[in-house]
Amino acid sequence: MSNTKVLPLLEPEVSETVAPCCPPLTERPFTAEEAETAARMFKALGDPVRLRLFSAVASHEGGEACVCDISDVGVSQPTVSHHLKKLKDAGLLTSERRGTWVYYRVEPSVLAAMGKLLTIAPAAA
Amino acid sequence: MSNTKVLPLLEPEVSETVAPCCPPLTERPFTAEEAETAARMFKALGDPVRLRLFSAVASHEGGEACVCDISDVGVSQPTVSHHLKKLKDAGLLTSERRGTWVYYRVEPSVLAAMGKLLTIAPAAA
DNA sequence: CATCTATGTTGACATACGTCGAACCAAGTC
DNA sequence: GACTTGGTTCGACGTATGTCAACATAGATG
Repeated sequence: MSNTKVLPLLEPEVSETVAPCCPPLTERPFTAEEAETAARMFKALGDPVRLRLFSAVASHEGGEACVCDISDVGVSQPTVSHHLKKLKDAGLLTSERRGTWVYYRVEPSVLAAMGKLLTIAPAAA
Repeated sequence: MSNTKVLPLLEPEVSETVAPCCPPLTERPFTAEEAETAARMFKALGDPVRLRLFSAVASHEGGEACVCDISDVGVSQPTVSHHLKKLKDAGLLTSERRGTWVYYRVEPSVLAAMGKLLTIAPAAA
């Protein structure tokens, strides 16, 4: 623990947690398992503060943002940290410490997956 | 309160509650107000049971389903009714009684609105 | 090493939420 | 009218959630 850098973490552990989820909501009734998976993602975005944090990160230049850049959402700093952790646990964000600051970035595959869920009619029957 | 019928309620109060919401999450940081609105919808889908019910209705023939057709999700009937009410309050479903049965149908504009929220890059800058 | 700044973690608290059984309402049937 | 079936509402219960203040940790800096 002297010179080991914390950097990359290139393992795709996060992406495989969330990317392959479920068919569009309109295609067929969700199974219990699919519903559990998908609900976890929706739930993570089901809080105004988390939604603002997520949007702040997602819209930030380079697709990533330092906590210090986005923590102005009207709640205390511990609360911000708490919500960022939840978003991370849900697989929506990843974090990385670079020097003094911690940067969060969105997991793009998740947005795509959730977007597909809400597709009206993906394949004309 | 003697002969006033409860029937139609044709006012488009529901649709205007949810349809025009917010820009894509990736476009700019959400305001507090936008976050409130959008979070309400995500929250409604943030429960496995509700997600199954919603999916069941959305995927049902004709875009609508009787409660009796979709209430097999592992919880009691009052709980099903409770969740359907929540989905309705969130503007995701509408209900209508036809004779003995009550039919729920999805509000299509909502799916579209939420789908847009999750768009990665709607307009190439 | 002392110390300062930036984040995360813990513990406590009030509130919201999901769930059920019981009671209730609405239509249809006898 | 009484009984049956479908659905909602009510009241209660346990658990999860959002929030904060206080404390802990990680780097940077002198």
